[in-house]
Amino acid sequence: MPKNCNFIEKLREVGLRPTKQRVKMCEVLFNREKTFHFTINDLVKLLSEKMNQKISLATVYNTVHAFEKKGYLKEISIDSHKSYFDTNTSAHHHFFDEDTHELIDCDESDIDKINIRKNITGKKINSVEVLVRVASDNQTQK
Amino acid sequence: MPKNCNFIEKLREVGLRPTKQRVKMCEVLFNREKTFHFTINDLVKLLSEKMNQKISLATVYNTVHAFEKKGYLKEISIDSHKSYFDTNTSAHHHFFDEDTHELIDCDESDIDKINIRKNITGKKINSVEVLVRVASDNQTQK
DNA sequence: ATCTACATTATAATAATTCTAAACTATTGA
DNA sequence: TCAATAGTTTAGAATTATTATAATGTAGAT
Ligand SMILES: [Mn+2]
Ligand SMILES: [Mn+2]
Ligand SMILES: [Zn+2]
Ligand SMILES: [Zn+2]
Repeated sequence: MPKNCNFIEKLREVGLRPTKQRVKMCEVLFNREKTFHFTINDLVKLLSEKMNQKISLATVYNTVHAFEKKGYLKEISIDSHKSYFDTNTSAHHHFFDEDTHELIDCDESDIDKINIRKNITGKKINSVEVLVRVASDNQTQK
Repeated sequence: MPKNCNFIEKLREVGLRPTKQRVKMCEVLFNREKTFHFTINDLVKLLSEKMNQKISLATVYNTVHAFEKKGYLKEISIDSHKSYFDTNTSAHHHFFDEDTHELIDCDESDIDKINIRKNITGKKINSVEVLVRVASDNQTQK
């Protein structure tokens, strides 16, 4: 668990200026054991409440999209009404908990490799991702 | 290819009043050979241009959601910025063409049955769906 | 220390969706 | 048949998420 990692370096490497705001965002996003799934609002709340970093909403949007473009973050579509982001930028599968609206990553080993038999002329496959929707089991019990 | 199907009956059966607007929408949505994937805007445009049915946007939203609740339509999440709907309400897989933003259904036979090894305590699986993103092949050709 | 390009900010603008409340209509049953 | 009623459509306002604008601030270079 590396505390103040060298995010300044990391940002420089991809050509983003290591501003105070971006470094703080890196700490919130990447100083973690596990993949982090979040919405813009989650992130704003974390920054202001846990990190005491006042930051404008526009900057959070801009910076998240800058990180996305540079390959630090990936946008996930599970709900057409909200944007989720993911610190795991590889193509991977998810469980989505419909009760809590939480995303959980699947390990490679959790799902067999998907075999696509159909192919679409002139098109190549960019990614294959599975979404497993789960919900509480006890509501159907008598 | 049934022309003016009995949508009035169909609507009554699930407890929706067969108003002029709903019947027209049924014709647009369900009088088809194949699955139809659309956005609210697609639908409004079809209704006004092809069917000559002036209809308020609020009614299209309300009616699409009424249909969704009754199981006639299903909402699909491929893009967090837009809502797509599907006349195929079963859990099924899709190709998404990133060039044209078109959805294409997968047949059962196109993808092997997905085997999920992980299970989440207290949660049951509601659906397992695969999204295959495809894009034009020729841009990577030299 | 100064310069310059890039970033942040508050705020305004836009776009998608939902709400509101009035007008309308399909159904019921007197 | 025809009013009563419950549900529906509508225009327009409101809300929410997101993006644009333009002024101010700052990191990195010289
Ligand atoms: Mn986005
Ligand atoms: Mn919806
Ligand atoms: Zn993930
Ligand atoms: Zn479909």
